[in-house]
Amino acid sequence: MKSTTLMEVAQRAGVSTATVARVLKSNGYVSNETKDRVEAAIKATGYRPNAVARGLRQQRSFTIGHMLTAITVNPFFVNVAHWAEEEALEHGYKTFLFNHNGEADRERRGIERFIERRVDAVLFTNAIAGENIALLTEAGIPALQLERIRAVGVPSIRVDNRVGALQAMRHLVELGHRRIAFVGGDHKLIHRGESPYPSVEQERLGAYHEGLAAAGIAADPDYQRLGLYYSIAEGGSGIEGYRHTMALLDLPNRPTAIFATCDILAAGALQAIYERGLRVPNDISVVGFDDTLAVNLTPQLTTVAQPMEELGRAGFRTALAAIEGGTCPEVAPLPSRLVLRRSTAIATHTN
Amino acid sequence: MKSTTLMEVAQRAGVSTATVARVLKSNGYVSNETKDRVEAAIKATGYRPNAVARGLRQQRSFTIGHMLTAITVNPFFVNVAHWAEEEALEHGYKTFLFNHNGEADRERRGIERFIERRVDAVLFTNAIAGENIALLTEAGIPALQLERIRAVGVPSIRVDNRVGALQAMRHLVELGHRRIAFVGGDHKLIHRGESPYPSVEQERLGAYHEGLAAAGIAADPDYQRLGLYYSIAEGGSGIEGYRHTMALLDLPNRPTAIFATCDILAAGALQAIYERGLRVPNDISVVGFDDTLAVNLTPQLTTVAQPMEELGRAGFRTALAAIEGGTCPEVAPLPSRLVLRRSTAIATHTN
DNA sequence: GGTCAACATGTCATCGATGACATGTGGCAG
DNA sequence: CTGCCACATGTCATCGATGACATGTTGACC
Repeated sequence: MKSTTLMEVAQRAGVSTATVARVLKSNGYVSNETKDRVEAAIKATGYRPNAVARGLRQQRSFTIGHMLTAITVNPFFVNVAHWAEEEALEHGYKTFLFNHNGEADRERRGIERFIERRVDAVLFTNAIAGENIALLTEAGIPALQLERIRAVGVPSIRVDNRVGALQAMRHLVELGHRRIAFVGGDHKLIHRGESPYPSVEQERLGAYHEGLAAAGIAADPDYQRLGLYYSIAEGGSGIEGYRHTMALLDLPNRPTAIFATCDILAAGALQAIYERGLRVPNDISVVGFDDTLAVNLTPQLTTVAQPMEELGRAGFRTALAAIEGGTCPEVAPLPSRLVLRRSTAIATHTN
Repeated sequence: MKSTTLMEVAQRAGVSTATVARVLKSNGYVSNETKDRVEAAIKATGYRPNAVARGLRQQRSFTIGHMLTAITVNPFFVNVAHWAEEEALEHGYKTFLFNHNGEADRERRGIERFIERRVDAVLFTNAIAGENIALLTEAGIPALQLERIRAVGVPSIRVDNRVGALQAMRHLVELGHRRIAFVGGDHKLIHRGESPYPSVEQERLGAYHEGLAAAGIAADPDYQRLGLYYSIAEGGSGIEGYRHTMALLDLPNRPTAIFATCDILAAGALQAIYERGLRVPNDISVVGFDDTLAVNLTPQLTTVAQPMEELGRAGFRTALAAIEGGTCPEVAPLPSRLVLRRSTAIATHTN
């Protein structure tokens, strides 16, 4: 049952293993005649190089680790992971995924597994604890953070949340909305530690305020609802967005538009609005974030798309550069952008 | 940069590598004194065993491959893969994913990569070509098919689609529905090859007809819409379900309930119904399948849940049994079951 | 006091690929 | 005719863990 080895191919072709290696790598001198014989032997035996042995010898596993959260809940992570994997494949690499579900302890165990398997680098889409990442640095394994802002002392590839969020705000304002609510992640709730850089949550909230200010609209604290995006323990539905929206709809002066900074939150918002017998976008406009669930919701969601493919691809490419070059090159933030669909319309009514 | 080796730990503790190995495996005789010394050395160096070297030596990589499709489109696959991975972790294994996107050529390349990396087994959630899978058999790597019915000569863990689908039909009938439409996958379109076993599509369609018959309802061919679940090329939205539903709503005698055999199709159905100004479940009831998007749709979808966690877990366990035992044990089909939410109601109107 | 078993630890070949190095040929320039 | 280089192929240590096997030390029992 054991698969063919280089040695067996060599014996069958009547040459040494070195010669077979030369043929496989097509470097060094090999006569056409032996080359043909070796290739015939390879074909006949169905030989496939053993990546495990190669990894041991070359001290390089051609494998990277990818840490993420909530893979069963938030398609954002699946997409980023998928595109990083695609890029990895094109470079002869494979990816190991690890889902830490937001638990620091699981993250540590995942990193330990990565180290044991001698991954050449680790991508983090949503890193938790700096001390966990230190394990990697000690082992000399480059780490890279995606999407999230440099929060735990690791180089990162950021997404520019501001551009897209500002486009969304401008879009709503142009449609005549002035009572615009914000439903998003709570910086304090989501990040314990301090960081010199603004979090994704702060960036999105900041753009909301910037958008209001640019339109000369005073911010109403009642319209600003912060919390979790979703609770993995609760199955990860948009229940948070549902609750926030219910509260917003109960306001004496309810908003005419809701900017939810996650499609999952927006999904909950749509459910609340539907239950109240209101229609989107006729009665109330909704904008989401991420462009994950958007096309499958009713109505299809106008949302700020994150560059998931580019994030994943650039993530792997940068990790590879770190593996080969020793240092992690800087990458400019990738822009987010508004995608128009069917959940926004002109603000016609007053209440 | 290089991480600590067994040898280094041994030198630091002043013992041989064999002794360190004994301490790590806690088998064989080791005096308490040396054991303490070795453990101290392990701690001091932060030693972590090299799984690549172990894999080479033991002729076992403690890695399995998981082939699937449409990972960015259909959360079903993500869930199955996630739970298989969870189970794998608990047994010291890691999973490599490969997304073949429905292309036989990609599937072959993926399998080649798996073989090169010497995975100990391969799980298929949606296998395509038998000749690809033969590559594994030749290499002596056990293969196992999940969800799909034994279609390509590999042992499989099936889902009993019939139970859940019958529950759904009974549920609709009990609510007074008699004009029940079916929107689902087309067996002929999805499977080219022949198989002695009914496909998932045939099973679901069969249960639909069985449900109708049990209620004494004559099947109306206009109510039966078959096609693809989604097109990956088109971004994978529920557009197919949308189109089918539009056609159903255009019928002179439109159905009062729709049974869509995929939540993605159901999502498209909800969009179509909404656009026509009808309400779910008041005007028309919808039942989905899979329980993937269900909680995030508006209204939350009554759907036939697939046992994704159990499928993934049982999948890995069975693969492990095949790895260790040489043969793949039979596993009884896992039941699907109806989950009641908010998209079904009593059939009140006549048109 | 000799024998045997339990205890304690060390040596070394092995897994398969790789690449530095060694060896060996032929031809052409000087 | 010598020297050198392009060409062609082979040998072998190495990567790190593992486990079969060898060696060596007690202590207890007959």
